[in-house]
Amino acid sequence: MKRAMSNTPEPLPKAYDPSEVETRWYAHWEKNGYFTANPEPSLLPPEHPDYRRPYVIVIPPPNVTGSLHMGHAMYVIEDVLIRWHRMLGDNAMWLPGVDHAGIATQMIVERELKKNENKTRHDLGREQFLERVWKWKHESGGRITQQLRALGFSLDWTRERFTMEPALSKAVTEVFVRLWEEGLLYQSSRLINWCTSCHTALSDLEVDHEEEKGKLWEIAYPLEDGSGEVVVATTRPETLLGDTAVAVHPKDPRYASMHGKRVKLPLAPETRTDSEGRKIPRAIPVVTDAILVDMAFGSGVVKVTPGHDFNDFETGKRHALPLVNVVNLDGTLNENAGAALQGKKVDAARKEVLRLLHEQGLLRGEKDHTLARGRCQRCSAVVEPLLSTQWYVRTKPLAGPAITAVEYGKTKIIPEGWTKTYMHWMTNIQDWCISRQLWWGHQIPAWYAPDGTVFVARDEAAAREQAEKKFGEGVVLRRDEDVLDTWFSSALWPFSTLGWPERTKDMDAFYPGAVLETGFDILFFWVARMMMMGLHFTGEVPFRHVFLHAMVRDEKGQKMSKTRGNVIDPLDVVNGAPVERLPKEQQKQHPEGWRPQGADSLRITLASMAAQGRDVKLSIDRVEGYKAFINKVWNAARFALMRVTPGPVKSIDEVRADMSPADRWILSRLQQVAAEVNVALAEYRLDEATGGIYHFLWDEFCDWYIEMSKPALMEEGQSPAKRACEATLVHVLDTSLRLLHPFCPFVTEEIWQKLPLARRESPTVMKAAYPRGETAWHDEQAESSVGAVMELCSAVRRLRADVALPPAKKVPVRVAGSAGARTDALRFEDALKRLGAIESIEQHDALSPEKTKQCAVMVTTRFQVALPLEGLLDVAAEKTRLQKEIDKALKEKGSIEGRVNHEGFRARAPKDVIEKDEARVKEIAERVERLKETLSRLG
RNA sequence: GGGCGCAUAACUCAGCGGUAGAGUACCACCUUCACACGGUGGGAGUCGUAGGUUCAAAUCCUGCUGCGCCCACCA
Repeated sequence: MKRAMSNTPEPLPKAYDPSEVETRWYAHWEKNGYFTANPEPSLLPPEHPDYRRPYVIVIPPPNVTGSLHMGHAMYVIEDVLIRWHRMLGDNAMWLPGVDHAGIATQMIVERELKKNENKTRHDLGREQFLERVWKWKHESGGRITQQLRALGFSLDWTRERFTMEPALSKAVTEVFVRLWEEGLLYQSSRLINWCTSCHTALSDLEVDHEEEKGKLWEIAYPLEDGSGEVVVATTRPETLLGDTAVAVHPKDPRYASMHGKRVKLPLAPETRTDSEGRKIPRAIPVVTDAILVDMAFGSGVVKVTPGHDFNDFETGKRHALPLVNVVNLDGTLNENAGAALQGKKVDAARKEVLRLLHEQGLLRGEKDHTLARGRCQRCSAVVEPLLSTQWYVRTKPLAGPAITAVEYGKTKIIPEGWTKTYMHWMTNIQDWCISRQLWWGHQIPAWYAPDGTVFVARDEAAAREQAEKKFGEGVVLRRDEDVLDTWFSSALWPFSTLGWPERTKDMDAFYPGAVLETGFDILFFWVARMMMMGLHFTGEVPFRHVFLHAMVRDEKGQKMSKTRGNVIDPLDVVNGAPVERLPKEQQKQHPEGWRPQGADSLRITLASMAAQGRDVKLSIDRVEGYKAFINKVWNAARFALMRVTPGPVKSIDEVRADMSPADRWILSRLQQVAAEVNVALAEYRLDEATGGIYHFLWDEFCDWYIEMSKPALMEEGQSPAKRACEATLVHVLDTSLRLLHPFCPFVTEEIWQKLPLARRESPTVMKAAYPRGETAWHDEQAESSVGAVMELCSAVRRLRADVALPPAKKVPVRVAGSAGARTDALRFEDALKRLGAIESIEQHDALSPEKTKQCAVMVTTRFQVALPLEGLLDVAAEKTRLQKEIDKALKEKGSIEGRVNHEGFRARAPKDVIEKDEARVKEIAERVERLKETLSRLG
């Protein structure tokens, strides 16, 4: 047997093992500074030869609290874009960082404190508690960045930022002060969303509304003059003590006689005081209000509780009603509720109120009712509307430019459908409550004089200066204790991370960013606010594109959450996981646990599922499929490395004249795929990009090119054709690995480093040029030749399978068809024989009757193929098979003909469509003729 | 109450006006010298439903049904 001259020992193991490769390469890349961007080339004028176009992505900062979840694994989209642009030669910079995540982090540290020391943050005091948070941050904050490394993300770690670091805190202060000076910041006392568990105000966005089953109770309020009663309907009887009126519709005839009268408030204590401390009588007025009251709902009478309901708050203002607060900040009732209820939690108080009302015969009814109850996004506790003084950003003036920018396409949102949502929210934007009654966060830079006068300044000294101008020396200042909403600092992230407010080189070179890529769930929280702040403080949009990816869900489409127990840690997919670490559902399906899949497999899986619009339903089976693909690529390379003559190959240009049609075909296909991949990436169609590379490598390169090139590669000696084939093989691998690199950085680097390239332009595939597709290699003739080979080969294989020939049994075949097609196909006679287990190939211009005697026959577009079976042929089965072929072809012909013969079609369809259909009909007709001929000969 | 999205092969999804596709799963055969994480061949869908527009509809329009999401203060 001819042993190929491959004298290299096996250069690669038989199966790809990601774990060792991945850690090795990441460390190497990072150590060599391949992730680090230099601003200088982007500061040059664009016409300068050394100028490099900046391409910047600022990472959506994960929370310091967090460990990695699947949502973070979607950063792979950003890494693909960054690696692609880096290879295109752009000055690519991907900035990492983490967010202090006010409420979330504080909650975690408080929970730990409670668990370990049974203390609250108040036991420690603010200063000591914050020390604990920092300590916690230092201990566990690095974990997530390590996890990001494990996924291969090419982040510029030299630029890592944290929202609470001094430079970024300075930016926060600067923005706060400027907004204040511009009149875009104010304090106001109004109803706010109060989380009774986190003990802080929340913005509207941080309140989730969930439909819940509840009751609607009807309560009688006796008229003060004893002339009867009114019955109100309410879902919140416990706030009854906060009522300062009942309202009816002005046109409701049922209550016309009651206008201007007063009702006695049941259960009310002798003394209730309003928010100003004034005493409120037990009798409250009946007011008429067409806005609040819907005559058709309930009894048509509404109790008005300005202190605990947003609608009633507005109603109270319209009627100058006093405001009585009955709920404390901790969710218990206060003295206004009377001795019987004071100190009780809201839910307990509700039961008690109902009991008391029932006792007094005032409870008139109870109905089932669904209502939307606000709950804290972080802790799910019930949110109470409470009166409180908070800081607000005046958002309308900021929203204007953010709307215009998207309208004029300065920033484009992808998928486009989200633009409408963005516009709608921006247009109806409410002022933003930014103060939080927490400790962990940026403390508000505002100081109060003893009389309450507020001074906003960059630091205490500046505040003091202002204060002393007004109050003279020695005035005592007290700093506002509140901190800012986490999203306030996040809104500045695209420029605070680059050094703003200083004028830095990074700011000049790298702002604005190219694309902001994130989940659509934070479109309002974050994207919208970055748009507002970015435009306001830098005069430019913070990014040109917003690419919103779908949510990662489990394979059943459910949101991943701790309570559902279906959270998947990406590293469990990468490294494998024992069964006990898996979500419950997965435990049943994978009793042995998960096998390691490698970061590349997970990356390409997510990239190919990140198609726009839909949710990403991740299943481990899918990842397995891509792992097989990576292994396939690995083995294709392994084959090449074992078979190619040692030493660098020639460049494909040098050997072009000696190439076979197969070489020219695969190069033609390669350049086309490269071009398509670039288009797909530019359109954020990562699924199309991966699909193109996948099918090229597997279906064309591995299944056909490698097989067709084997005879040439096995040849003894050094023929020009063999050299051309080797050059092509290595070139295609080189180019495909580059194409694949942004998706699968590890395996591509590992293989690429071992390729005997004609020329190695870069020490790492990371920085090798990304293939764009060179049309010079387009070769239609070669594509058609190879098409003939494939067609003939498939025909033989199908024939063999149809007559159930043992795969190893070699047979002679007879082929008829045009001379050209036969020449094209037979040029690869060796490969053909091997792939079809063919003993010999006999050529004919046409198959005469005796040449198909005792043969199984297949008719294709270009060929007629006969397989002599001497006595083995099952005539009946063969007849059935041929008849089936004919029926199938006729069915197709019929459907096309039906269309073609329709007069309207001829009159109106485009010419090329008509021609194509007619050609197809003719082709099928010819095929059917030959099939029928063959069939009739069988008798 | 508004707005958006989705219903295509057993599963997960692509296609979005001109002959129904992929991956996985499935069936049969094959340990052939890159790869059994493999090869070859195969079966599998009246493209949710009812209408409309068009020469032509999975693709455009309308109604309906079923899911999902977002926004909104109905007691």
